[in-house]
Amino acid sequence: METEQFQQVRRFNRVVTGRIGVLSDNYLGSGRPLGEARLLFEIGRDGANVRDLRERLSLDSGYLSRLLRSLERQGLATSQRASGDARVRRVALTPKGRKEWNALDRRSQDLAVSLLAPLGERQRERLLAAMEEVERLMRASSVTIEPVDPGSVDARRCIEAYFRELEERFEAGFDPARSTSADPGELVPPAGLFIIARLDGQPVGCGALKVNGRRVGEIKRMWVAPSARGMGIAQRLLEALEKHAVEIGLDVLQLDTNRSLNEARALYARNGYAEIPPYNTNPYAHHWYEKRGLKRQNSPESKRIGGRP
Amino acid sequence: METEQFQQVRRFNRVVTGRIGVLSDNYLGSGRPLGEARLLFEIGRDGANVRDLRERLSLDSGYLSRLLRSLERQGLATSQRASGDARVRRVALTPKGRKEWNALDRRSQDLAVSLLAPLGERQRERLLAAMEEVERLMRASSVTIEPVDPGSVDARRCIEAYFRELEERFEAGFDPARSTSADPGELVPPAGLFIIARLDGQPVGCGALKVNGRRVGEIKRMWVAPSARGMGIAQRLLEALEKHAVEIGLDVLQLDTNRSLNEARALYARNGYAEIPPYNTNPYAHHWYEKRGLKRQNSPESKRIGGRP
DNA sequence: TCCATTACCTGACTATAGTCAGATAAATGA
DNA sequence: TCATTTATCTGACTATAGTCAGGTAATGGA
Repeated sequence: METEQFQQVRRFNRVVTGRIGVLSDNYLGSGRPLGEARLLFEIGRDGANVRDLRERLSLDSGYLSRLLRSLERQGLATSQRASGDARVRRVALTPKGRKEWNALDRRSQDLAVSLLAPLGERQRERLLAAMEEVERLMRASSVTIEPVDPGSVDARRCIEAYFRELEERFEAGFDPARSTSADPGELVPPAGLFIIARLDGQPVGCGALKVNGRRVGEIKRMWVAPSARGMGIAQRLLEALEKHAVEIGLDVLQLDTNRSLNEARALYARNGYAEIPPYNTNPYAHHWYEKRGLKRQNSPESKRIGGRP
Repeated sequence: METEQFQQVRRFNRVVTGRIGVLSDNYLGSGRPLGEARLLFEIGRDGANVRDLRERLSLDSGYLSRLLRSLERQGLATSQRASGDARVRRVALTPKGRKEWNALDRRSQDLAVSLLAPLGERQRERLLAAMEEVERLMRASSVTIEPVDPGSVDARRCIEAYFRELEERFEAGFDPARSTSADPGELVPPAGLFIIARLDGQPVGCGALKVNGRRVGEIKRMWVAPSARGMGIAQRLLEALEKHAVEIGLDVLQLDTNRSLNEARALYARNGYAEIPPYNTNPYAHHWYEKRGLKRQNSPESKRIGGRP
């Protein structure tokens, strides 16, 4: 990465926070302290549980409690025990509070208007397109990848979603029991690995590495949530698995895949996997791939290549 | 403008402030109160005048004074009378302060790194390009256009810059005295108009309207600072002048221009100006343009078109 | 059934940010 | 030269934001 690139990010940072900051101070500076305004806005039209508010705004519970009391004193919100769990409180806006909420919402709309209004049609379109791209890629860059226990809740949730999707996409449906298995025990370090990708804390993808021989590993369970596709997550999962494979001394990676998973096949082809004859009897597999010479290619010096555009 | 567009802006706002905000809290949350950190950073490697700091950070003078005192107590900065004007104080960082400054600078670098590092080469390039576009267009949208007295300091500065540029670009140089004049008196409402474009308070362009007959006006002094080109400012200046022309009842606009000003000619052509025979004897003019039927075209209902891409 | 946990609240703090009304000294313009 | 303006400082405030240590009641699992 070049210095020039960092400069660009910093310039962006400055301009954007300058422009959005000023206007969004205003958006929240509604004659009401920032904390209260944020809270009021976060409660929303439909109300919310105090617990969720605390997490979303990451506020100290005492502080939040006091803020809520203040809103209640001003007649903007009311709270009562949540049905189901009497420990949690549910807050809702009063009609007066809803009016304030609308005012805040309008302010945030005004920001958008004041940003777009001075521009011509063409510039406006370009700004919006660029904003969408920045937003998408910044979200992509906030995706984290980490190893987890394949038996953990998040991992199991990913695998279930993965199986459900296979069931849907394979012409003949999918029954995990008939597929070549990957026992959770095989996907635990140091031999194997199970990793998941998270976006804002939520799991949005997974991948696994299984060791099949002294120098041969197998890629399994590669999946990305439909909502998170096009962010280059599969590429990063694959890279992470390859990196681990190298670390534990593997030199060859194999995998099988179904003919209806086109993106997957494109991904593997892009990353140097070559099609080989069947190495197993997985009834759902139509294509088998192999990548040799991992160590050479994934040495620390080599630069990243590719990544979904 | 569509609701969908506002939604995009708001989504962008949320994601960007979420991601940059968190990291830039960190960037300034250097174990030091935000105000102090901002001030320390703003003083910069080379020091600054207290007056400028006050304006840049828009702080209350008492508050700033106290913050400075605090930095001095911590041995991070020193201040002395500015040479030249003994009222103003000049603040400079001590070696220790400079070290802190570097730490802050590094943090801001880290933000850039953490944003770019998870992305692949291709995504990184796209993010940077999109950031540049957003930055450029947000700057463009913060350009304001307002009428000023043509004799004001800012107006005169623009005109001087304009003349200097003509001098440079015309094959035969440029002498204001030989050109067809526009007396400042002619560029004052209600008859004429002189407008300037500002970016961050600084004048970056101008334009004028002169009334030549009961229904005929003339566009003069159209100029945009080289540093602010490609932001659609000329287009907006022209639109503002046309709008005023309509308001004061003009129906025809004329203008002349030199053959070396290609962007200008493209601008006029794009906006419905047609080349006509010479209507004056300006020795620097090679092309004469006219736009008829202003009232019809620039009615409040009609949408903006064009704008520099 | 009981005990750890969870969700929330209260009281007692502290730190940060910011405002406002003068006071002082240098510079500026008539 | 003298009144005004400018740049800064000081003292005396207030508001906001946030922390922390306990307390109470409901919940859930052993």
